[in-house]
Amino acid sequence: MKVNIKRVAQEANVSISTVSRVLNSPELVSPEKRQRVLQVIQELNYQASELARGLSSKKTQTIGVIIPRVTSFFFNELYRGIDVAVKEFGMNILLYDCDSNLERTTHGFTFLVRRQVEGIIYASQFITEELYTFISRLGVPVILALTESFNRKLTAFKVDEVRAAFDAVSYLIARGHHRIAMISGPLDNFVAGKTRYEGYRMALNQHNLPFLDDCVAFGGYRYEDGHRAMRELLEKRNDTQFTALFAASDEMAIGAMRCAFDHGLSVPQDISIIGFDNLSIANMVTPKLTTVSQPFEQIGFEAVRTLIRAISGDIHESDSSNHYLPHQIIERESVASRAIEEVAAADER
Amino acid sequence: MKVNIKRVAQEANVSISTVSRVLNSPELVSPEKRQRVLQVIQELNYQASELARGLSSKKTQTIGVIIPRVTSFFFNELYRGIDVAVKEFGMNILLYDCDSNLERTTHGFTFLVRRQVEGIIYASQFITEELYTFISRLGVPVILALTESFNRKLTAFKVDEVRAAFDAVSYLIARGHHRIAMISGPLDNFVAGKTRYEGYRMALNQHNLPFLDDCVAFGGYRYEDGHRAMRELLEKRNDTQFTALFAASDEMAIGAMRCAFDHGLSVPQDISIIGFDNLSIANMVTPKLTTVSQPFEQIGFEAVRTLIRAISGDIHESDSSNHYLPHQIIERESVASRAIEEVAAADER
DNA sequence: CTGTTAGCGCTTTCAT
DNA sequence: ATGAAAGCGCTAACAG
Repeated sequence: MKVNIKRVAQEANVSISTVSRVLNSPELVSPEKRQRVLQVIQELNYQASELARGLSSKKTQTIGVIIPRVTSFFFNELYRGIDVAVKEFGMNILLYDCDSNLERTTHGFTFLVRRQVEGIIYASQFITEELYTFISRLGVPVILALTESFNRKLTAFKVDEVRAAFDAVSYLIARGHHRIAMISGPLDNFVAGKTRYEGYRMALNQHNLPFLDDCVAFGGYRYEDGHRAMRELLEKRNDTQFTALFAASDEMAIGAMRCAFDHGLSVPQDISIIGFDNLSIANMVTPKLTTVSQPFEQIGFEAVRTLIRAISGDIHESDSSNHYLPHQIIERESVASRAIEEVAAADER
Repeated sequence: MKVNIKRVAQEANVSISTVSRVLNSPELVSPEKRQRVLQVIQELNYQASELARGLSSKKTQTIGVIIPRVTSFFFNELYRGIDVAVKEFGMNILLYDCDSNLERTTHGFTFLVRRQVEGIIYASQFITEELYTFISRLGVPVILALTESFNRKLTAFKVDEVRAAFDAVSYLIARGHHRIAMISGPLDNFVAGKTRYEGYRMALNQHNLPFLDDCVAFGGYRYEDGHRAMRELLEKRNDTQFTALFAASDEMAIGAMRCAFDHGLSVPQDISIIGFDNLSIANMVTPKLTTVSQPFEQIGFEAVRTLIRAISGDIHESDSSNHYLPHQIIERESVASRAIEEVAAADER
């Protein structure tokens, strides 16, 4: 016979409310009965049904997390922060992998809502107007991590992408590089594509460096994309003469590094490379990749903290907006400074 | 007012059973009413509560997955296979990160059972007798992936670790390496530690090669462990004279590779290295890592398939055991063949 | 084809 | 401090 609350109550010779009480507010039960019930629970290996619990109490102690792909490297790092915060607040996680695809994204939201999550952390694609409308009707608070919404009405935690890219390129410029190529993400990606590209152009502009179409290639953030894009860039290098490269992701930076190697070029002696993300692999390649670090863990943590606050009801309107967390340039081995004479000589030509 | 099945029924002027029917077996409802109900559902943006559904029907269409750490690299690859299979069977996933820790592992099982998952895929630590007893009392089928149980009574999908390690080392031997070092996992790890170590010793034995204590170092599978272990190995290399290394994980192999580089040694010219796992990073480092591939995706897929079969009830006792999936050596750039003369000359000494 | 009704396993008043 | 009873939102006979 199945073991449910009723069964436990019978065996312990108490009412089911008493059993419920020892589970939820033991201090309301006499020590003696409490002991007895606990004993029976132990013996029967009773596991209260969270379904029934949630249905009855309207609380599930669970938050939903929507991510683009479990296989995206950054997810690992983000998850750590989410996990820490969730445990700290005694909540649980329901994860949904939306595969970076709109249909699965909306399905993800309903999947979670139907399971009565109390709030949702969304860490996938840019939120368009259409998706925003959809989310508004959900009835549960949603916090964005590593992404943002078209009108910025949804609270978001991320780095200032434009600024971070600007800083990365400026870093290269400060080290004497005046011809800088870029491997960008797709420009129709408003989170990490267009933004990082703009940061690149702004930095060039700021330092009165010319922008060359032939110095930019595009890719989908993966290793192979970086390798292919670099090949395109290298083909025109006789004209462009670039000495440094800014890649919109670590994976692409590493792919580009390999491509350079395949062409007999060495990094950073011949070409300096800076990446973006500071994934753990950035530290595993040789040369170790200099890159822009995103505080993934902190972003996950803050997002959860804010979500929990929103669930508790004390959400201030002023919170609704983008929160920028500090990025940082991690200096490793893939960028070299050019000697002053070298710079001068090259500029003279 | 909240929108539940009752509300939908009222607005559509039908009974709640009719609403329930259009959701679960629409063919039993007249087209006219069906339309009307669907319409209302749409307008009200009604989302059926999966909690109530599961509670009432005893079916949740959900399987639980317990993994050691989301941040473990292999999880990404395994998850892909699980995800594919789960979607194919119209199920859903509840993920639990047990952090490779016993307390959280048991908590994970109860967490999932309380949420009425219909079965569980377990992909974490070795199942001890104690844990086995615990699992047996759970009442839901459990399938193992990438791990196994002390008595092999639980159906498991994995590679034959001993054999795979044996093959890796034999591969090195066949390429003329007679002094082979190993960076092993902890020997009290019965899944990937002791097994791979044994495979190493068996291969040495088989080929009448001496086993040297100074040719083995240990680490916890991570990059840093590999780097440190390699340093230990290198310190004794004057005596041991090893020309090749077998690492029990790709991360450790890459760490070792870097360590060699730091000591002015080049791979594979001075030292050949073979890893284990074939993670995506193995293909991103230079030289690309030769390694033993585990069919993670296939393992995930098969595990789910078998689990679903077990849930449906058609489980054959004969299924309960270890299923070994084929491993494979992926030849890349980190292993060199030694010239015959070189081998002969060295052996003469 | 459709509606009525009795649960599913738990929480939560409301009495006592 | 404890129990009885009314739901929570849904499914699943059962009757018509």
